[in-house]
Amino acid sequence: MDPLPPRPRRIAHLDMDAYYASVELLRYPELKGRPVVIGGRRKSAPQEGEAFPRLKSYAGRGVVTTATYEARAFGVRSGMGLMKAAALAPDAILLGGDFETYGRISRQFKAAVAEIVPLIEDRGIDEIYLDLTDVEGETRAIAQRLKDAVRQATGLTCSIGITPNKLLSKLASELGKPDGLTILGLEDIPSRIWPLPCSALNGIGPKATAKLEGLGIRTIGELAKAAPAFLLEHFGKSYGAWLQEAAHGRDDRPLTITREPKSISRETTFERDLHPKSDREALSRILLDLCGRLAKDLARKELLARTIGIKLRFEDFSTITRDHSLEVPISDALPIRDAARTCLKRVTFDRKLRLLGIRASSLVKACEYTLGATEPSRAAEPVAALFQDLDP
DNA sequence: TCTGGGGTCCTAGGACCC
DNA sequence: TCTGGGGTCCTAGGACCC
Repeated sequence: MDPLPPRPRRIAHLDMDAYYASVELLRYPELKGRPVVIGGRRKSAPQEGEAFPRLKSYAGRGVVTTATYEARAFGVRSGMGLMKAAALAPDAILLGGDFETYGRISRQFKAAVAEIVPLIEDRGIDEIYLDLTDVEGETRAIAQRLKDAVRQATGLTCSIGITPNKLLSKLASELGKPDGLTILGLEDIPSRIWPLPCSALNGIGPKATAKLEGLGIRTIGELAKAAPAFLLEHFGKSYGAWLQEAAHGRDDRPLTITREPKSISRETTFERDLHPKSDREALSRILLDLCGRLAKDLARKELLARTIGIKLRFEDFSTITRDHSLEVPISDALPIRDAARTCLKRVTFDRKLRLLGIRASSLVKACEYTLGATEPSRAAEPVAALFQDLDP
């Protein structure tokens, strides 16, 4: 007897609404209805009775992480420089991010969802994919239960899109924001998806958008009508074929339920650009600190790294990386620092720096690597040593 | 008014090995 | 004296996402 044909997939994308900003409104309900921007680092939480800082009083580097819908009405967007945002909405409230709290509430909403749907793909702090295919019940009713559970657990609203695949669900969740619920079938693609700009597709970023526009393609519908050979010619075999599939709403990627980390990194942008020579002590101290934090991250996750890399961003925003792979995987700050120094020697320092970063990759589980002897511990070296004796 | 920090995946060339 | 083909690892950069 033939097996039953597989049920059509029912995939949900659940996205918290203006997540960081909404968490702050839970904490400061008096800010509800006002333009609020989250950005920069939290120095200290505003105390009772104290006035909230305004965007216009901000000076320095940093970008908008999230903005309330009231702030978005002024044109403020995620990723925008804070100085630019201040020009658009000078009287908006500016709060630094409190990522510990955002992480805690994130775990709460995911736990509440997991009570209803076991198959979850984690897509970061404020969004998840869910497989509803084998969940009993009508689609809209399940979605409403999910929204109720999230609100019950956190006091926050979310938007849900439900379609036959991840690509369309991601798009659909965006259509009803905030507090939305959008259910689409393949038959809705021409009317609901094709009028949207290509950049609405997850995987088409600024570069591809500009290139498509240069070719006269602005909407997903126009992309769907483009000749396959034309897309292959301009975007290559792999991406060209994907563009074609995506425009027709075709996507058979499964959910990724568990994931092993591929890399761990730490980086920091300085308050002002630093000179590789005259500021070398500061640079050494910063890189040392990053090595220490990376070592702690590796230890906490019980991982070892076979490759250590550095990242440098210069004053003109050009960015370079240098990698160094080791015979024996490491996790301690000292060998990480040695590897970083090896990388630094391959860099020409002819401009000021605005960012330093350190990265661990080719990760192995500490428990699975017990063979080789670990490196004997050594005494720490002077702090300034890292950026010593390098090119000007 | 210049553009955070943490990630993933892809491409491409060269080394090296069989 | 013109030269294979495949596989894997390493490095560097870039696009994209949250």
